[in-house]
Amino acid sequence: MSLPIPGQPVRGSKSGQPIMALFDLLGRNWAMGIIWNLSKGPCTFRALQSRCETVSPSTLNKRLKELTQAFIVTRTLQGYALTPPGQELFGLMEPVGKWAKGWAGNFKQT
Amino acid sequence: MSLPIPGQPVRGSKSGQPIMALFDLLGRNWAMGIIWNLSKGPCTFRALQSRCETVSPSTLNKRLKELTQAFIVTRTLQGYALTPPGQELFGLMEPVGKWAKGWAGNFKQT
DNA sequence: ATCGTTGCTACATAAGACGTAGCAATGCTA
DNA sequence: TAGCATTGCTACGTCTTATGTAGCAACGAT
Repeated sequence: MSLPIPGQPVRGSKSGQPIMALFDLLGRNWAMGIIWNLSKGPCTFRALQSRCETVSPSTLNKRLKELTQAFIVTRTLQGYALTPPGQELFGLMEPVGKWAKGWAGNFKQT
Repeated sequence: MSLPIPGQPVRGSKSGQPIMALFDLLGRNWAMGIIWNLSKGPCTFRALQSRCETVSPSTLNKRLKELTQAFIVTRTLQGYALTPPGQELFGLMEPVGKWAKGWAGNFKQT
């Protein structure tokens, strides 16, 4: 599937509600992990690949192209980086990271 | 792939950092859309299916089982519903919905 | 000129999602 | 109590997507 565009049919919404288009985009394998890792600072393709531990270059490349087209990632002299809106989005995801730590407690075994 | 458990290796983190386990879970097809739609109120399987427009029953069932095991969704007399932590998580996703509306502006043509 | 690094692409295999069909269980309704 | 509708799935074939490994062209430093 190609880039989900708000206002056009996407997975989850025939009318392309923005939130659904975003979920389509961010719901793809590795999309959120890439944003999370890029928030640590701009870096090269290979460096990003190793930050993401297990991502394959083909998937990484695909996601980077999508996120770039979606104005969330850009390329700078330092390599790939979040755009200002991308950083804003990351800011919204940070509280989710905190929530996740509490959530993890549910899985603790005895 | 099975349920991602924080503290165990998941897609994106060999050490199973909570945020990565969560991204693994929420990054699966329809996971976030299901949470979003359930936040409108508890509902039956079929009703949820039609709220989600295009989801197939097999995928829906799979995601519901995962989200249930992850303490995010539960079954009540009214049907499937968010657990309290699930509602909390949705609360964190709401601002993302607002951001998405602004983000959608980037795609407007002419 | 060779060596290492970077940013990919190619390709085969494996995993996952989709769509349609349909079935067992439950609850009406007549 | 026989029919009918609704609900919550499961099965299955097909198609799409991700993974993993290999490797190549471009560039810079030695």
